[in-house]
Amino acid sequence: MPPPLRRIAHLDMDAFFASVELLRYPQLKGLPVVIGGGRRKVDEALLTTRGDLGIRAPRFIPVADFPLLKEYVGRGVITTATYAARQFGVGSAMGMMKAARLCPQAIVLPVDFEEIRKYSRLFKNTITEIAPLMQDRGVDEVYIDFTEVPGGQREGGRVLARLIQKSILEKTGLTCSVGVAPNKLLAKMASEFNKPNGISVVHEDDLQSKIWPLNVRKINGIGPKAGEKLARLQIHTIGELAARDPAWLIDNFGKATGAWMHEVAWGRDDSPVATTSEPVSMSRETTFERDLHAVRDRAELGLLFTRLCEQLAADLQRKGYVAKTIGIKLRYDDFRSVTRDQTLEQFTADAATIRKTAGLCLKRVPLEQRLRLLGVRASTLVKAAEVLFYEQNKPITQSERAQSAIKSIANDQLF
DNA sequence: AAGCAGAGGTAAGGTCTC
DNA sequence: CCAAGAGACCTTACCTCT
Repeated sequence: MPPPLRRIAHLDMDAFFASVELLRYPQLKGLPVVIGGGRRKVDEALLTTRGDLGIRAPRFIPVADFPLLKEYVGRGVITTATYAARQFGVGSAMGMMKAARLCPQAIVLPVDFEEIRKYSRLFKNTITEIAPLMQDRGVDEVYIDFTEVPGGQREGGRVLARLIQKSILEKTGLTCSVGVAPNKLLAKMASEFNKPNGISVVHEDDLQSKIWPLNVRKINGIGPKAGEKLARLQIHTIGELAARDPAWLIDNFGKATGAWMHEVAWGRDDSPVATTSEPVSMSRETTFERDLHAVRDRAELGLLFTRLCEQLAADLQRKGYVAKTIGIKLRYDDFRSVTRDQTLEQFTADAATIRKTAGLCLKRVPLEQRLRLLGVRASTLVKAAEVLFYEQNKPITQSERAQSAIKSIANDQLF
């Protein structure tokens, strides 16, 4: 019997954040709704404005009331917008102020992370009961390995995709879109083909007809920058990318990226569906309500800085990790950003140690210009319980070997 | 003495994703 | 005049050691 064909699915929940809110507030169906950041402290004052809908939801303040508008939406951005809101040109990652101007009648709801996580767990559990090999890709997305699942090969995976869709709808009341293909790369593209509530099946042979006509930006990993550069080089479709000599791509985009671009343009991707993963870094960052100056707003900045470090320490401790490298990130009022890192002698999850190290990083950065964002990051993470094991088993670095040689020489002279 | 290659680490900046 | 937060990964530079 030949080995079964590799069948990988990508499943994407439809307008997840907005759909979860519509479960609670079905009377919002069809209305322009925007989910995203607002200033919590004024939420209460605005909650009654939608009494006509019988819900505790704020509404965009009339654009004319500029100060109130600014206080409420501040510097937040939109996470998700319903279809009705998108008609006004409002979309994900757009600043709230701009959205308010485009669609002042939109209803604003804050992201309810508790609720989002609850539905995220629910739909993922539903999937693993049917197909156990699943890879997380954020709150609303997963990859699923259909290859060895009973029925996973029928109609190229369509039958199993239908079963999963139906089960998720029954469990959560939410719809999703699924793409099934020979690998994750193509599955991800396929899941976009039939949104919302659709299924799309892609086979190896479909490369020319279904993939090559697409814009390179449809490739997961080619963002605005790479897309623009490719356009400058007269490459717009994936087919045009596939036609280029890999050596030429490497010359233009570097060894790793160039080779990768060639592979993905030919629909090749053998990365596995990874059911587990270890975090690489953890961070906390915040954009201030107004730009702050390191000297003039020193006290306020120091307080914020300390709080970020405390939150980061708490995150590490709660998740059971310790970090060896501490770093900061800051963004100036003109949106340029800089980072500084420092590696410690010992692993830590201690707020005071993080604060002190991050403070040293901050000293190495120009602070004449006003700041709009400050962040603290912990990397080189190890499970707290495995620090001893890590210390004993990590290969001795060359510099440490040299250090110990120096010490032994010193000892020789001493004794 | 000086120079080079290769490995591995650290740091800084940038891109991309949801 | 507007542009979040969190995390993964890549590139480049620079350093040390062999």
